[in-house]
Amino acid sequence: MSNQEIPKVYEPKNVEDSIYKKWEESGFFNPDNLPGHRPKAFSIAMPPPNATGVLHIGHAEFITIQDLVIRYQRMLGKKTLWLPGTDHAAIATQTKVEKLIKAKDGKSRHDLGREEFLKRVKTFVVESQNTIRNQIRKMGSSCDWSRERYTLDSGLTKAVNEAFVRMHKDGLIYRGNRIVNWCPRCQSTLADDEVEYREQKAPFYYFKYGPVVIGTARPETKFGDKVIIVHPDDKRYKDLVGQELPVEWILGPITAKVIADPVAEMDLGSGAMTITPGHSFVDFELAQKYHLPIEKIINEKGELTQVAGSFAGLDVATARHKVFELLKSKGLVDHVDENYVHNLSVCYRCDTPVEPLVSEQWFIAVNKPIKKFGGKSLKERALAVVKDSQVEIVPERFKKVYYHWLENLRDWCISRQIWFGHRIPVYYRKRENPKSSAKGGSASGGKTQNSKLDKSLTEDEVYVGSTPPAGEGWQQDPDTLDTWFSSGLWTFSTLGWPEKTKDLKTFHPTSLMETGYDILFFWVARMIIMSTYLMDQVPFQQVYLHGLVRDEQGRKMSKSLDNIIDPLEVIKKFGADAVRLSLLIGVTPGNDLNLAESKIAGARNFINKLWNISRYILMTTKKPELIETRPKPKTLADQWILDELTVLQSTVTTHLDAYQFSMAGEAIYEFSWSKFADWYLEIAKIEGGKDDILLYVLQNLLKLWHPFTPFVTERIWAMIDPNGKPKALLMVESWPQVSRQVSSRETKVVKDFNLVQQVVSTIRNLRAESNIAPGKLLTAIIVAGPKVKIIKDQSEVIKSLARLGELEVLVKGKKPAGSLSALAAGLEIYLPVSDMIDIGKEVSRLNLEVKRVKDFIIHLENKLQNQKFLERAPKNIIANEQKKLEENKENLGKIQQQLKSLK
RNA sequence: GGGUUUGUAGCUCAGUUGGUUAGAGCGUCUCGUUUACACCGAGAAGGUCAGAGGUUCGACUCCUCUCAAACCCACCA
Repeated sequence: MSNQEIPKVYEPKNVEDSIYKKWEESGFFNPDNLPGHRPKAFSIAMPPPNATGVLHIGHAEFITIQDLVIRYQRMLGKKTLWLPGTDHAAIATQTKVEKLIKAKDGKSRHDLGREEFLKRVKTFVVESQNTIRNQIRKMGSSCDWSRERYTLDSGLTKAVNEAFVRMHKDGLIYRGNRIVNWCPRCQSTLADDEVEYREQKAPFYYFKYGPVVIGTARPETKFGDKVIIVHPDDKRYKDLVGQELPVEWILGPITAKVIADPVAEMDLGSGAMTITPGHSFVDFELAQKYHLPIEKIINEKGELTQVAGSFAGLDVATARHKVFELLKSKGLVDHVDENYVHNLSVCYRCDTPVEPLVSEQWFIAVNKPIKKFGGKSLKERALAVVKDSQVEIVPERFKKVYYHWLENLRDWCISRQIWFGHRIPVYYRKRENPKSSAKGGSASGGKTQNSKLDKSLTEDEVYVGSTPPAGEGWQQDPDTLDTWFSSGLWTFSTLGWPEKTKDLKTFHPTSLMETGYDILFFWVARMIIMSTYLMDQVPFQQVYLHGLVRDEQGRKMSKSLDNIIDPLEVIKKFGADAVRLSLLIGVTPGNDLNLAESKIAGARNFINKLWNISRYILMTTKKPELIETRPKPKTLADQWILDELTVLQSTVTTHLDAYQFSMAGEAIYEFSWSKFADWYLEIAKIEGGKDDILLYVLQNLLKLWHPFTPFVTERIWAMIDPNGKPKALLMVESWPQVSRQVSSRETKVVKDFNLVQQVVSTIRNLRAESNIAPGKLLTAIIVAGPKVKIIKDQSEVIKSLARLGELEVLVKGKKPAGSLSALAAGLEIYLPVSDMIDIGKEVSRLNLEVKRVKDFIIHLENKLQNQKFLERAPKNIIANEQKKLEENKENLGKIQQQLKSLK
C-alpha cells in the first residue's frame, strides 16, 4: 500500500454507503448466514419507530447502543439477531395524516370516508417507512432487514387478533362501562400517556351541602353527588356517619348518605367531600367500593345529560357558570377561591380539556386472578418477574418506578374510536332466532348484551374471532385497538407467533430490550404483561434504559428553540462513526445526555487520528498483512505496548459485559491516542523493525473499536492483506480473547516504561519552562540510582524523544553547577545549560516544589502517627503510605540539594 | 402532595462495593525540531468534588438535613 493510495484525511461520506452495502450483501445481518458454529443466540427486538416521518437524534441514540451490543455479541460468536421494524402509532399517525389532508385539500377524514382515508394513511406510512429505513442504514445498523416487521402487517395483525381472542376467551378482555379519558373533540378515548397536563388558575368554589361545606372546581358535575365522605377518625362528623341527610341542592332537595373512608383528608377544607363517580377516576373507584350508583352527567359531546334537568344540553363551560349562579341565588355559596391553581388534563393532540367519563369500552383486566398464575393477576405476575430478576433492569433504580406504576395500574382501556389501527375482532348482529345462535361465538356476559355503544348495531349476538363469522348481517366493531396493544406483543409477534416457529424457539425471550426510560410504562411494562401471559415467558432478560438527548444546555430539542441536531445532517458533516461515538462516550445509563456539535467534532477528530495511525502503519510496514499471533517483544516499549493491550482487552470486555459503554470506549480511546500513537509509534520510528507488533496491535484495536465505529474500522481492515486467508469482513471477525491474567512481570514492565515516560516528560517540561528552543539539542545527566540499567538501556529512546545530544546516566550524583534540575519519579535530572538559566526563576520554582513536597510529607506523617489508623487500616494501605512517605522524604532531600547547588 | 435524578475545572461530563497528591474531552495560555495526522505535536494554567452536620482510622464515594436544577406520578375531592 503506497502513500498515494491513502488520503491524509478520512472522508466518511465517500465510503460509508459502500461499506454498508458490502455488509448487507454479505448476508451476515441475518443470523442464519453467520459463519462458524454458534450455539448461543443473542437477540434484540428494535423498538419500532413510529411510521410518522423522520428519525431524530433520540433514535440515533438507541440505534447506536443496540448496534454496538449486537456487533459485540456477533464478534463474541453468538447467533445474533437484531430485528427492525416500524410502529403504525395509531393516533399519532392518524392525526398527522388528518392534518396533512386538511392542509392540502381542506377536507376532514369524514369527508373522505373510512376506506379512502385509510388508503391515504397507507401511502403516507409507506413513504415514511422508506425514509426511516434509509436513516437506520445511515447509522450503520447491522439489523436483519429480511425479518423486518410492521405492527400493522398481516402477520402481526394475526397475532393481535389471536391475542385478543385468547384473552377474551380467558375472561381477561371484557367490554364494560368504566371511566375513561375522553376527548370530546377527537371523539375517542385516550390512553393515559395521551393526556397532558397544563397548569391553570381557576375559581375554586365552596358550597354549603347540608351540614358540611364542600369544595369543587367543577360545579357542573355535581348534579349526581349524593354521598358525603368523611374520615373515620374525624370527630366532627362522627355522629353523622351512616346517616341519610336531607340536603338542599342544585335541582332541589335530595338525600345524602354519609360514609366514612380514609380517602377524605381531615385537614383539607372542611374535611368532608362529595363524590362524582361518573367523572372522576378516584370517585369511580370509591363508588365501586361502596356499590354506589354511577350517573353520567356529561355526555361524549361534552354536554350535560338529562340528569341535569333544565341544564341538559348545555356545554360544560356555560353550565359551570349557570350552576354557580343558581347555587348563589339559593344562598348555598360559602366562598370562592379565585387563586386556585391546578393541573388541567388536556388532549395531547388538540389541547381540548379531557373529560373523564363512563363509557362502554374494551378493557384488559389487570387485577383478575388467573388460574395458571396460581391465582395471581396480570399485574402481580408482571411485578413478580422483575422482583425475582427474571427481567433485570439497568439502571436498577427504575425498578422502583416500575413497581409503583404497576401497583397503581387500573384496567387497561384498549379500544379507540379512531380508524387507523387494528380493528377489534368482534362482530355483532341482531338475533333473529334467539334459540339458534351464540354457538361458535363466545358471547361475553350480560354487560355486552346491553351495549349502548352504537345504536345502529343491535347486538343481540356477539362473536369474537380472528375471522368474520359465517352468516348474514354481521357487523364488525367500528373501533380499533390501542397502539400499545400491538406493540405489547412486539418481541414475539415479530418472530412468528402464534405459529410455533424456529425463530421463536431460538430467539425468545429476547436477550435485551434497549429503550428510553420515558416509555418504561407504556411499552416495557405492557410487553411484560402480554408476554408473561401469552408466551408464559418474559419478553426479554434485560432492560437497558437510556436517557434523553438534549441540547448543550440541557434543554429539550425543539423547533421553536432551533436547537435540533438532525442525525442525517451531522452524519453528512462528521460521519456516522463520529455521531455514534459522541452518543456513547460520557453517557451513563438512565441519565440524559447533553449533546453539542463540538462534541461530535471531537469524535470526528479522534476517528481521523485512528485513520492516521493506520495510515502510518500501513504505509511504513513492508507487508501490511494479518498477524494473528502475539509477536515476540524485543524491547521494553514492545513489552509495554503488548502488555497494555492485554490489559485493555480485558478492561473493555468487562465494561461491555456490564453495559458500561462509555468506560469501554474511553479506555480504547486513551490507549489508541495517548499510548499507542503518542508513545509507541514515536518509539517505533526510533527503534525500527516492529512491523509485526504494529500490525498486531492495530488489528486488535480495530476489533475493539469495531462495535463503536464500524465504518472506519471496516474500511481500514479492508486495507490489510489477509495473508493467505480468504478475505473476511471485520464485522464477523472474532473478539480479542483474553486468555490469561496480567502477570507481575507485566506490571513491572509497565512501571519501568512509565519511568521512561516520566523522564522524557520532565525534560520536556524543563525545556518549555525555560524557553529553550525545541530544536536545540541538549546534554542531560540523570542520576538514576538502582534504576540506572533501565535508563541506560532506554537512552536512545530518551535522547530522541527529549531532544538530547548527549545523555550521561550515573548511579550516584554529581550536581553540575549552573544546571536546570528536576526530579522524575525520584530520579535526579540535570540539564547543564548555565548560559540560559534565570537563577531567580529557578530558585522560586524549586522552592515551590519544596513546599509542595513538605506539605505532603506532613500530611503523611500525621496519618502514620495516628494510632487508630495503624490499628484499623488494612496492612497494605499502611505499607503504601509508609512507602510514599519515604519516597517523598528522599525527594525532598534531593530537591534541597539541587537548590543549594544553584546558589 | 408522593417519588426519582442531578449538583465535581470556564463548558459538557466520567469517577461501580469508602483508602489517587480528584480525571477526560472541549475551551484558554505558551511553544512548535521531528513529513502518519494542524481534524496535529510538546508544555502549562484551572477544582476547599453545592452547603452544613454525622458515621469511619479514612468520605467525591455511606447517612441526615439545607439550598439549587430537572423529571416522573398523583391531583379538577
